[in-house]
Amino acid sequence: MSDDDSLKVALTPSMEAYILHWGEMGPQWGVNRTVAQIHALLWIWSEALDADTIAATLGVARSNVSNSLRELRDWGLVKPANALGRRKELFTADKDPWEVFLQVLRERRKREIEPTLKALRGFVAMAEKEKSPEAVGAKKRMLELSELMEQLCAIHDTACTLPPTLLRKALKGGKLLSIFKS
Amino acid sequence: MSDDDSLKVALTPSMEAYILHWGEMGPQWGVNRTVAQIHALLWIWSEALDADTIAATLGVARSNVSNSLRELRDWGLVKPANALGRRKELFTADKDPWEVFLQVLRERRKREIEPTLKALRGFVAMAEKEKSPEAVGAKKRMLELSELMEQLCAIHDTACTLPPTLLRKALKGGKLLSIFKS
DNA sequence: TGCATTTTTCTGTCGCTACTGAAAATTCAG
DNA sequence: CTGAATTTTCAGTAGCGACAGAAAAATGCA
Repeated sequence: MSDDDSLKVALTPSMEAYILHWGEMGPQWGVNRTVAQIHALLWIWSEALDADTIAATLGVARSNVSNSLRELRDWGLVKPANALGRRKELFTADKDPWEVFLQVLRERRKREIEPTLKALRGFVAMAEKEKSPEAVGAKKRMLELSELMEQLCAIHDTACTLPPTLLRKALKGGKLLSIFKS
Repeated sequence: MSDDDSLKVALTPSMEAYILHWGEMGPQWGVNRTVAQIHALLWIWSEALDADTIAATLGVARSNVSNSLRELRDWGLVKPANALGRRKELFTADKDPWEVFLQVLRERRKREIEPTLKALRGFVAMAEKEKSPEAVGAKKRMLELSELMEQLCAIHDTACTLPPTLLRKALKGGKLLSIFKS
């Protein structure tokens, strides 16, 4: 708290509350508190910020910010904003909630769903040679699970390929919902 | 490994591989390794199992199983199977991948989305009184985010109310995908 | 090239959570 | 009601990940 206050950005109460809340949600979604807080800050703040400012504002170590920013870049959630004439590097986050959401989906798919699907297919192949009744049931279930995942991937593909505007309209208008009812 | 082997259930290699893999995925989805492994075991094994058997099979402490089973019941993923004449209590997991998937969605919505949405509305209300340009932009974004969450909830409502068979058919047939393209 | 500024990497510490084993509570047969 | 079987709670431990601070590397201006 006795960091260099001169660098701090002036958060309004609602911003601070938002950042704190997001920081607590982070761990439940597979990123740690600091990473989530930094993303929250960059998302809510209109202009790009440099690492020292982020560190001062959130009251965490500079090195922590450095590592967390790298992770956020790996997630594709934060990008460097080239600093015109400025020495320090600046960072921003995409402000569109839908883009953020889709980006998280994309990454989680790549990191978790795809590898699991691949592994699952391997397990099914292993199970081919197992002849006990238990093994047969297990194989069947694993196959069903991999089919579920494939279907989810197909939906995801469509959602991602589509122009964002179209997607948003489709969901907002409730068109999507009506398909189920027919 | 030198637990009471006599209680162990005979896992095939593919089952063991599946359980181990699931145990590693768990933490990324907000449950710990043991919880995930137990669910994997009960899901893949056709018959209901008692806590001691689970402990012996997975090689973890009995108390650990007890706590993990409670968590799984809280998630609605495991239910007690009344033991006819048996003294020990037995447990099973729903075998249908779609049901499991939807149940996880339901719980995560209840635990994370709903509270966040509520909080978000509070932050927007706070931001009403903040007049700086920064605050105005932030408020707008928080509002957009809450709208996104509301739309996701609406989709989820539809998917959950619907008869599971219908839902599965709709997704499998690719009907859902076509709506986007029009 | 040399120097100042900025970023990244590295090392050690702290705190938290998962987990174990033991003790307490509950359940149920006789 | 009594005691064995079973489950749950509790307290202590161990391991892991987040984080701070220092050291090293990289960047870019003179």
